[in-house]
Amino acid sequence: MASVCKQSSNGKLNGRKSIQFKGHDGKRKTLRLGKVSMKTAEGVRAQVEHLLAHRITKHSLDRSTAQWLTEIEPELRNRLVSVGLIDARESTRLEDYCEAYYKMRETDTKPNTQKKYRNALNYIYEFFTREKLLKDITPGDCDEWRLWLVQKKLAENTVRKHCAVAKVFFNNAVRRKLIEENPFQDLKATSVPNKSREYFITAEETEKVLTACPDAEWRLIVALARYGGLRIPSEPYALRWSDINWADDRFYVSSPKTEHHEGKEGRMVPLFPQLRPYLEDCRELAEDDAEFVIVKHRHGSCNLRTTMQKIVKRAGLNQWPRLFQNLRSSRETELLSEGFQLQTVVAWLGNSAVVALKNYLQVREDDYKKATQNTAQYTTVSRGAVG
DNA sequence: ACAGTCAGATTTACGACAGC
DNA sequence: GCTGTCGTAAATCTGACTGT
Repeated sequence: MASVCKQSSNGKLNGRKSIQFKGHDGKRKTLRLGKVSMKTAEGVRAQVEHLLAHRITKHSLDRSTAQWLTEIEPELRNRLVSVGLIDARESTRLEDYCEAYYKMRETDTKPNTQKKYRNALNYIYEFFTREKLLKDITPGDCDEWRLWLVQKKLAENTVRKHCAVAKVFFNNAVRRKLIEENPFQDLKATSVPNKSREYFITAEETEKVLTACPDAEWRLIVALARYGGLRIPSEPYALRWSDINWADDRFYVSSPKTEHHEGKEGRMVPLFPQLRPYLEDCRELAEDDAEFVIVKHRHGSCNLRTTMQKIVKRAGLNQWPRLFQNLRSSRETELLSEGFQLQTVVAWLGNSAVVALKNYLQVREDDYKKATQNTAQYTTVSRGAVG
């Protein structure tokens, strides 16, 4: 049925082998193996015989052939698919599929996203094993996988993130018709807000922090976060001196986080009076031809955290939950309470009203005080109205 | 038209540790 | 003791879909 052929070029044997056989469509097929020993080629030939027999009898594949299929190189498996010996749907291994998809996405995703993919893949491989066949993963297995992540004490948002990645990978498998449905489909993937990590940094606290900063650049970083509402560190790092429009009292902030969305590459932010002096200080100190505003403290690994923690400590304050995000969210909350309109504030901060409400805008202790100080007025009016 | 969700992408934060 | 790095955890965004 199937036979090993020694290939030759220019009339000379070149060590390459192939296996020829008659496919179930009656046509003669060739499976090229490249340079392999006769013994290896014979081994493959035997498996090809089994596969041919399997195709005719429709009996389930014998154990050793099934095992062999999981062990061979993806490349050989692909060739078996293309000569019609096996069905891709029946034989794709989890790892082979995921790695192929990952490789494809390396062309259109940023490094941080690829890291995230890898992160989730590791959990997927660890739980399902790399050899698992794609078709054998059931929705029930996926539920178990999620539970397994929860038991690892991961935060709800992290578990959801891993589920989201799994869904992305398996959606493509569905589109490639390797599986009928996405077994991860029903797992929740939307992130949830975490109000317990909110914190409002008051004007007094901000002043203390600014005083505790080691140099002008650090004061600027803090001022950009607390008064400008910038994302730290990506946005200060992107800031160029050419972005500052001193005359019109505003500056352009490029935003790496949102730049892949049309029209969200950056925004104009006012040179708030609380912010301007710190920027001027740094301009004084900067080289005339300096391109970037932040120079001294821009490290590849962007580890501003360690120093910031020390600054906060030196300022005599307890560290708040989100070192930089809380500064930004305090500013957004404050600008609104100062009377600026929501659409204005979100345009300056570079987020949306929905996101601001979900993740940024806080209810402050001051709000309670303000509300109760006005009690007398309110009660008089409402009593009068209800009458 | 609109509110609620989901999907997909990306950034930020943290703990541990190595090297100076 | 300070800095930078690494692996991993967590948070944020935008845009599209969906049911009403």
